Amino acid sequence: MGNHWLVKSEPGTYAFADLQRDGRTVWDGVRNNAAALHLKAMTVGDEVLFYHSQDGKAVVGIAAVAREAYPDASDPAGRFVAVDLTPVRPLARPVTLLDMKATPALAGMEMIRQSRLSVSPVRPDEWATILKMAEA
DNA sequence: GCCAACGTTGGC
DNA sequence: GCCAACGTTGGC
Repeated sequence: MGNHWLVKSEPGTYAFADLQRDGRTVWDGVRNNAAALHLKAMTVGDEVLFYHSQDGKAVVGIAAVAREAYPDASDPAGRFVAVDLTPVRPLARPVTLLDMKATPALAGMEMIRQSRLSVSPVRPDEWATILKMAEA
């Protein structure tokens, strides 16, 4: 059983529907060291909550890691890494940031504690809580 | 549109 | 090596 993560994307830039359409995508462009460390800790098969930031502010789907960290071709300095993601399934019901903040079990979530972090770990209990909230 | 949080840069 | 200034992200 792998670890769980959460990645953020502005839906206007790359939405979960885009990932579904593409079937697979390169998750590059991360330029934050803490986020990069999380990318490096991902293993193939790890499941990832796909969160829409700004316009949406909700977890909308689940993705999976298809390729572990490798040098990010979009980083000229060669310091950062990318992973590949594939879509797993959309959530039956999006879980909004508002809902997450109102849920005591999620108060310790990394993405809530540090709202600007674009890649963050999700603990097993947090994962289970969010999936339950996503049931229709 | 504003602002808080945080990372990065550059002067000293 | 410190810290002020600045830029970016993302919630509100």
